[in-house]
Amino acid sequence: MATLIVITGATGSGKTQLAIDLARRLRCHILSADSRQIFRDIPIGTAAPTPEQLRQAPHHFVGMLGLDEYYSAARYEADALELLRELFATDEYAIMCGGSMMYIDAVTRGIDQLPTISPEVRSRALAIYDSGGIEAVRSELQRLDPEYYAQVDRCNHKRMVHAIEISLEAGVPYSTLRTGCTKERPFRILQFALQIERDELFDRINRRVDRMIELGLEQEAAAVYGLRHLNSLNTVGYKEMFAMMDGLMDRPTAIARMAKNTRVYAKKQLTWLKRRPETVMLPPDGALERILACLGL
RNA sequence: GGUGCCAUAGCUCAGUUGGUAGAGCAAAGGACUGAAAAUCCUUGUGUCACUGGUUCGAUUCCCGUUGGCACCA
Repeated sequence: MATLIVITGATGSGKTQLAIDLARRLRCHILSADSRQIFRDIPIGTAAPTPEQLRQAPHHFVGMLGLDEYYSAARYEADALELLRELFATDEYAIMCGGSMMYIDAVTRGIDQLPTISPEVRSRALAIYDSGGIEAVRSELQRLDPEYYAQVDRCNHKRMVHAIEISLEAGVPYSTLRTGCTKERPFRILQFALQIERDELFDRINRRVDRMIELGLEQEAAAVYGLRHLNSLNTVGYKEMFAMMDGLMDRPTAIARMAKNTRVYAKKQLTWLKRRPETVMLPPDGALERILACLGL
């Protein structure tokens, strides 16, 4: 039976190598589920698989987009499903590996069908926030979709602006398009997460930040400095490097801030995983064997 | 050895004219359905070094002890 094996976990937990080891064992492909590694030109700061690692197993969704290209969890859902359909024509297994929990959810659970936002609507919605602030966003959302307004986090302008965009684009309230339904997939899904003790994880993250600097993160960031306004670069590591280049903080501060923000990111991933009881938690040692055992191999 | 200063949160420190304490950093918890490494919400975690004294009451004042720092020998 076609099986999608999901390997996730906090950033820095060792997912990448585990996925490669498993892919070699199963002779299958790896689908990266990482909203930042999917972009080209930022491999150091996103800890993307190295050329050497990429050679060890066929990878997808790594370094395939320009930094200025739009992408989303919904596109990932469509692209990944399309690819999986092709792969499962011949392969029994495929591995999805990454830390972008929403991308993983998009494939394992599916997300609702929503209209694509036109540039006009997007700028219209953003203008509400830019000119009237969060209060203007609140009243506009209350007018367009009182039901969603009642449940949304009204301090989160991004969520509300998004709901406004969709309501405007669709012509119906966003809440009427939200189903909350889990989609059925034509393949089995097994989900695993690497679980490392918090102290050890934070140590690894701190060390990895230092290694990124050694590998030339500053030069990598400098090379894309001109594109820093893009969402793809609204990313831990680059944000701090840009702030340093702008003279807003010194180098030691930027590096410390980067490590801190990476730790915060890892913690958010762990929080997300707590709500996913279907995910099997793996101890760092023997993770590969545990997965194989679950597969009956 | 002598004198002085210091000892309060994980760290750096503030403070309490005596009524068991608060900032920054670090940290913890949470939300999440088309930008998600995004965006947003909540939280001060403490034998106030230790012993004894004065006091209704001591983290605060006093004696001593221990540890640290500085200066003098």
